[in-house]
Amino acid sequence: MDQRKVRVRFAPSPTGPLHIGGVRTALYNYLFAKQSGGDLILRIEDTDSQRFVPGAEEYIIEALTWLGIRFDEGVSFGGNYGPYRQSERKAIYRKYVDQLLDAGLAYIAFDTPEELDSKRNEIANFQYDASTRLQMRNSLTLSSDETKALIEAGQQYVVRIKIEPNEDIRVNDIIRGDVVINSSVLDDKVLYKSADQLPTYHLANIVDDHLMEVTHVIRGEEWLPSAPLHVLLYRCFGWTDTMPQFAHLSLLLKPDGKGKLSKRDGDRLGFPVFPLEWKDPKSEEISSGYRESGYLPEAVANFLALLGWNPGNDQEMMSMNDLIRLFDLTKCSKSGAKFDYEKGKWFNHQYIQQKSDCEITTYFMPVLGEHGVQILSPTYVQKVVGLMKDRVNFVKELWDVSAFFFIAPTTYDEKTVQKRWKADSAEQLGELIEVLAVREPFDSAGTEETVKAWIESKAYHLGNIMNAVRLALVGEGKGPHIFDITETLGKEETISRLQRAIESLENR
RNA sequence: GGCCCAUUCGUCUAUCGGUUAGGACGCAAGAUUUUCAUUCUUGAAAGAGGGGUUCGAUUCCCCUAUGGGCUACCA
Repeated sequence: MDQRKVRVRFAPSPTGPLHIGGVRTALYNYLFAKQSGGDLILRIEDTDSQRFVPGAEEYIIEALTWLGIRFDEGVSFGGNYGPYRQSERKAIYRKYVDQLLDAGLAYIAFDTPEELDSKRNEIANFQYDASTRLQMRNSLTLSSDETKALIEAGQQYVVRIKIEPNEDIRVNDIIRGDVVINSSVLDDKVLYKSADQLPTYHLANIVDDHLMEVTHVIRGEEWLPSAPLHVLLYRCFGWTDTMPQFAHLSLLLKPDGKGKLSKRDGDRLGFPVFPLEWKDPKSEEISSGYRESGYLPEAVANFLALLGWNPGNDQEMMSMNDLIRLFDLTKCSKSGAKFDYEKGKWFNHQYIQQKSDCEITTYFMPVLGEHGVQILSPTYVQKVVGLMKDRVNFVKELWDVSAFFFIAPTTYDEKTVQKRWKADSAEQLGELIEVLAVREPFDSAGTEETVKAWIESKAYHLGNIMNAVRLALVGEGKGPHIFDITETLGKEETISRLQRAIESLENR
């Protein structure tokens, strides 16, 4: 029926860093657009001049770019439907407000915020609607001359939509089906604000979606209650034929307790709720980001995509292309999803394993630098990465588990010493040094064969020797296969570590 | 308070009237191993409650409860 090219938009407000829930909304829009061969638009909804935060717009673009979400048009991407920043579309909105006013579908209201406040205090459940609008100061209760005079006198006013009561408004939602709300419970929402001479979200949204030929509105559930108002606005303008289809996404909830996921939860539970690190320009407060915490963008996208959607089978690991192919709005869950940070870590672990040692090495090099390790051959680091990456969830953790590859132990874990350093360990390791000294090449398998043959010939206890060697090489009772360590370390370093352990542990 | 949306293991979820209610994370146990991990195997773990409809309800309807959202000259 609708043969128009699919066009969707992500339309954040630049009021701070992009929340992870917003990231998911952007992702779903992207997946939907790409699978239909459509366009994704980035529109900045900065109609609230009070809440504007410098840097937020740049942050949003950088964050989504990091995640691999590509826009076809919009702020910083260009396009033929601009401008894409609502603050730059003032004149356009004014035109449409006047159209509504002329048609008698909206009216001018002079009530001050103070007057409205006192009205709300005075009457429980006060609502500016058909039942109350005739008691207020507006162009419906004032004569047209009075109205004109007030405007000319510079009196501030807002424009409100005039909602006819007692009509069931049907919103067809792709995820939820029909949602019906009676117009009597809707209030005469402000469409145009006097404070900053800008439209409110409701008006700007409808005008822009129409002008930008948006076909599907995919947004958070918090918009569902105002969706009927939006439907009404499409009617007022006579745009019902091209009204976009709606899809209201369930929200991301706190991992524990109640309510939607907030920045505080991240601080409290120790995980980021923002894609990128953010420094608040006013308070200078820093909020952690997924990128800085060591997440791979593919892992974040995969994890987020599955919070509230699934392909209908057991598949969990999906590349961006898989997601584009499989995504289905009708399969999005209707109920909110508690944010499961542990699962996010698991995804990151999976993606680290999936990446080549070479790629992980490039991520690990800077971490080594931070720990003062320099002048290392990437080949050596890559070898370590190959040995250790299956034990970590984050690239950063690679340092925790593999520091001994870069810094020889000078102290030895006391508990391990008690358990693993036997009376004859020094003597045996001394002999082992001689065995190793003549072993050539120093590869893992070959060295293992030699050492095991020696142990057997001497009838030594395998475990005792190996654990003592581990203690000498690592400094504690952990780590990968011993001979992978010796091969990586090389003969010289291996022998030197054995020697140092003998000296240090015998003279305690 | 009013309105709207939702409700399957602790968590994310599959199931489109008939299933031993499946998978994943996390958790527990076991196996492997010279250690710690990884890995593998196994296990515990769910239809909010009450009414209907039906030969039969997790699935459809209603009520209750609970959770979530909205209720600004914010988005």
